[in-house]
Amino acid sequence: MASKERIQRLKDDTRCNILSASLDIVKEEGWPALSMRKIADKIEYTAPIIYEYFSNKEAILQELTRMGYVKLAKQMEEANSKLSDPAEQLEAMWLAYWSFAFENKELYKVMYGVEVNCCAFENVCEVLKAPANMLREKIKEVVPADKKEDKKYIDTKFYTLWSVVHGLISINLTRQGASEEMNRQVLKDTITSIINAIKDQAVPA
Amino acid sequence: MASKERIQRLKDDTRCNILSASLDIVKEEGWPALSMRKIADKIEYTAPIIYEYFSNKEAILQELTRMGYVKLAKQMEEANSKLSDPAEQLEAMWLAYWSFAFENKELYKVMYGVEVNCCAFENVCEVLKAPANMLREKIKEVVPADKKEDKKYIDTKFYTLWSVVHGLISINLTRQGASEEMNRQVLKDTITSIINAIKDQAVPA
DNA sequence: TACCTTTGTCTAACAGTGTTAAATTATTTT
DNA sequence: AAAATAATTTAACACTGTTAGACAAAGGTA
Repeated sequence: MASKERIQRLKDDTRCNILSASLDIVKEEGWPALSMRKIADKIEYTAPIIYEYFSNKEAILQELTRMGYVKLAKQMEEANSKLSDPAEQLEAMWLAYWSFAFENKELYKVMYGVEVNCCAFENVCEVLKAPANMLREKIKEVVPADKKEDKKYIDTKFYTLWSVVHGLISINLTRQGASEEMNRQVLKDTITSIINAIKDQAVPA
Repeated sequence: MASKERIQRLKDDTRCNILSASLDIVKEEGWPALSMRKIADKIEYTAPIIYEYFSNKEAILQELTRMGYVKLAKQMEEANSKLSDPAEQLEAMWLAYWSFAFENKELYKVMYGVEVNCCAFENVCEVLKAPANMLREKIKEVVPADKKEDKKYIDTKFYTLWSVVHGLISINLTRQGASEEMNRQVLKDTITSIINAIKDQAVPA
């Protein structure tokens, strides 16, 4: 009778092995390199065996995604529990989210649909930098006179604006996104307020 | 002699056809569905012909990416030219960036590495919503009393924070990203200032 | 122990992918 | 018309995810 449980444990083990083997491969070689046969190799089986545990490759990705969300929630919970002031807790939770992303790059990528399709050639081709440069130049115009040559300052402002816009866009492109109205509000409010903040920092004293 | 030019024109045509056929396929069926044979079908050739014009599939993606950046720059330039106040120009440029992303979804995806790996099941599985819900709940705690039940307001704040954090993360994961210092600054400054803005909106009068 | 059934595992195959070399066809040049 | 060049295709290779069928090992039953 106990043998059935032992066998079930072994089955659970292989299921778990498939997942961790997958994650290992992805960590070493990235998502595009993940193949059923490579997973099979790592767990010392042949490929069709995997289909006894997952109905297809997609299901493996889904399970890893699920595990990612569980892990993320746990770390955010932990960050929350270490403080008592709600505002501080909120900030700590976002920082936990941030840390999770960089400590689990591959997990984050599959969770939020971030992928490097090609383009490690950003630094080569000048056209690719044109939009960013235009924005940087314009920010320079808006910025108060004493900051116009502060490259770091301008870069920071650019990054802030880019992040919020790009973030909003990719959320909308990968998930169903928020309502058009909310998008418009978040977008305009944020951009406007950041731009105004940049402007109004002009010698107040 | 003119025949050589005619032939060159034809070659340019096919090159162009390859690119627009690719874009058509992607628009209709998404990036994963783009294959060399499918492109060949559309331009009424066989697959190896494509290699006379592009060294490999990657090169096609790169060229489409390049074209995307050119188009984006042009539209931002246009937005810029329609106004004269730098602050208004800056805002208009960001809005042009935003519009470009949604009018050219597939182009934007390949340009900035946004892809839906799986997970149209966000609405099904509860674990996937846990992190977002935790943050929403915490925002509710921070928000002034009179806004605690304003779901729309809280959602907006959540989206704003999520956008900037997620945007910063995906920029860092797909490109080499900014320096650690700048990341930290943008991240902390933005989060803190938004959170403070939420808090301080408490009945000032 | 001998048989049968069930379970686990693998081999072989299909249809698809990107890519290359060789063969074939069409075009131009002599 | 023959030879040389260019354009295009066919066939193949090594992969991919996935499935059906063969095979072997284990368990239960008589």
